Amino acid sequence: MVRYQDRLAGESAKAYALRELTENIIKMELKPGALISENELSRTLGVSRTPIREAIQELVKARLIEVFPQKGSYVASISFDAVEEAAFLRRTIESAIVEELCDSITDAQLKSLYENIDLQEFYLKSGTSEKIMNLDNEFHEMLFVISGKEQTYKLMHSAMGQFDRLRTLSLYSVKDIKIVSDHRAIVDAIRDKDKENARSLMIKHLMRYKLDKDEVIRAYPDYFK
Amino acid sequence: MVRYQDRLAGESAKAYALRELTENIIKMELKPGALISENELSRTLGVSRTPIREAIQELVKARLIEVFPQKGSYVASISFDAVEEAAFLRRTIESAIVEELCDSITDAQLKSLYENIDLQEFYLKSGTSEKIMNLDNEFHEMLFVISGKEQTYKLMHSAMGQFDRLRTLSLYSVKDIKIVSDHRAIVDAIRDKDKENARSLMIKHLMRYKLDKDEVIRAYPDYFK
DNA sequence: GGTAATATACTTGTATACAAGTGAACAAGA
DNA sequence: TCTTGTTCACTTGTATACAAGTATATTACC
Repeated sequence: MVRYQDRLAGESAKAYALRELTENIIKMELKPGALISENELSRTLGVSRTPIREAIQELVKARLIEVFPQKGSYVASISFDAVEEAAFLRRTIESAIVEELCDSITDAQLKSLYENIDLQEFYLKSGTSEKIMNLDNEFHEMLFVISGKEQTYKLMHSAMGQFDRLRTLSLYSVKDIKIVSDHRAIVDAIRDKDKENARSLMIKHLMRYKLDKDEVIRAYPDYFK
Repeated sequence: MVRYQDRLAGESAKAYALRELTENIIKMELKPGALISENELSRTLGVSRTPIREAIQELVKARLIEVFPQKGSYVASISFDAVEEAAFLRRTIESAIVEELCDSITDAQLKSLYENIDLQEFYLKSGTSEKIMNLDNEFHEMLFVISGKEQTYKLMHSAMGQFDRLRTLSLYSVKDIKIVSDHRAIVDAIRDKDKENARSLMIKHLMRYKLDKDEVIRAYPDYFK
């Protein structure tokens, strides 16, 4: 069910609208084809249309919303092309990053990566899948931050909405245990300064979405176009 | 001098404002540190503040404008980090694209690339540097379109503003003749399905900005931060 | 003259009003 | 019954009004 949370302290109206919209689209509470009415959302969230429109325009660029002037704005279908392009973008950039890290990484940075992975393994036994997902996101972001590519991360992240929806729909298909062992193997390769291995392990890791995709397409064909 | 053109037929107010702002920032008519007054721009362009603000928000994401709430919006300095990240992003993606094209390119696509290069060589003798620049942009965009990565192009292109400013400031440093011969060598490598060569030629091609950068930093240190 | 309080003239953020286009419901007429 | 025309309730795009914060200049006071 579509559920809107309260506005955070100090949060701008635009940031609030963007957070709520993104959350509900990513979690598939707002399904492809659903109408996004600026007026209705304005009433629901208690902010004016202006910040709502600003948030919508961000999500248009992420290809999560489509705007038809004078007709309406709708949650976008999951696009085959968009998913494949996002996958290409991600594996291209992240494989280049781990290759670069083989040269530049410090012991302290390696340690922080291993600490994250240890936590992943901890929650593998006792925690929820959501905990793992958060640590997964954090792990990949760390690779960008460590290599001084925060802007690149932001740019790439803005295109990952399609991915996130796939992940929501296939929560139980790709086993968390595989994700975590992938991560450890990647960091091991970086530690050993084995560029070729680091690259290919990252690419293999980021190709696992294909299983999810195939399963989700079968289960929810109507969400795609 | 800052110069604003007329609004095109059928162009939305937002698109108009974005076009004019981008043009003047890229061409260094609006210099780093210059105040962007929403009210003044609103009067100048003859549109209201709303579309102006929407355009500004796009340029904030491109790191060409910085907004300080309740203080003002200013043209951003050319950031060392931003330039290096943009360079990394571009050579990483485009080298992956030419590698992929070695497998997938058709004869018709090869022909269209060579036609573009022939035009470049034609204007090398008789035309202006601006003609070459337009064909240069077109050439790189063609590589994305041919490989079915238009969204990726849009995303990457939005981060290339820093680059464009460097190119404006160093119009005469990197010789057009090198650019054009680079392009031909790259397409030759694609034609020969020589992935390693295509990759390294593209990387070398996209590393030429470093000469410009060093020169521009010396000539206009105040534009950087 | 030096200092502190106070206008005032900006800035962006948000709310609201108006313009213009779309499509569905519905009524009138053949 | 089918078609056509009209109304009406929506939509987004744009313009404008208001709120709130900031920095500067000015004024009053010591």
